[in-house]
Amino acid sequence: MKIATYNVNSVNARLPVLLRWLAETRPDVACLQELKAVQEKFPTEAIREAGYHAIWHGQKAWNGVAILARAGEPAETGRGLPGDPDDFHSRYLEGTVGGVGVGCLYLPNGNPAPGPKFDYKLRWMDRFAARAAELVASPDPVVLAGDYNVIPEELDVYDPAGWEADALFRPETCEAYRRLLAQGWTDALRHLNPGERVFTFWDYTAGAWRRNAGLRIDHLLLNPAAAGRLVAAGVDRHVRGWEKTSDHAPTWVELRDV
DNA sequence: ATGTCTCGATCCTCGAGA
Repeated sequence: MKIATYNVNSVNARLPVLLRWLAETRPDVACLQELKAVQEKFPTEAIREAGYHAIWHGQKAWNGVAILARAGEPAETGRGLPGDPDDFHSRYLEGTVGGVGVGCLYLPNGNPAPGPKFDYKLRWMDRFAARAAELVASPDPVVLAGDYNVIPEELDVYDPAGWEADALFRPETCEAYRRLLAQGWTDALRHLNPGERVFTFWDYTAGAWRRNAGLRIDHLLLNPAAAGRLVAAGVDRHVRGWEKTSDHAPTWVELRDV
């Protein structure tokens, strides 16, 4: 089973790119972030014609997450994270597909830091970690896939010194990510590419793509049951070079016998 | 290189967010 995550940066503005990528790579499951569409503006018909069933959680202008699956509609197991009744952002959706648990997340950016947005990010990470702790010991494979807005380590950013004050790379952010992994999660892309620079995001500005000034911020975390089945992980880097493309590239894992 | 992109409100341009 191939499971992908892709921050599309507006599902409607990016629809041609999304459909082209789905047709080309045929993931079994695709987690999408930054739909930037209200619930009723999700392109249900086009997704269906592309061969995918979907659940999604939209929001006006910002955020929004979806889980697409070829085999059938994901059985939803969660929408939003508990722990903050004032949090109305559409950033977390969870379901099962063919016996595999899939969490799709769009973790808050957190800039500018320090400040209320950074505080929200760290609180959100705590709430997410609480849910992850419930999932990690599942006997079934679980994959937590999404735009984490976390640069895990220096290797994952083209200019570590230039990013040290950024919410994506501040010590509190990196420590929260390490605590999450310490529950027993495997960062699939890093696990299969130790010591290598692998980027998933290149800013639109300053010729970042041309200069390969990238970040690795899109992650797929695997619980032990999933990690035992991991056979491949990669980034569909070429998609970042397409016309009218997202600033993120699709990132994926392949699990054996699922 | 205050650089690019999207959405939404208001108006046909700008601010917010990323």
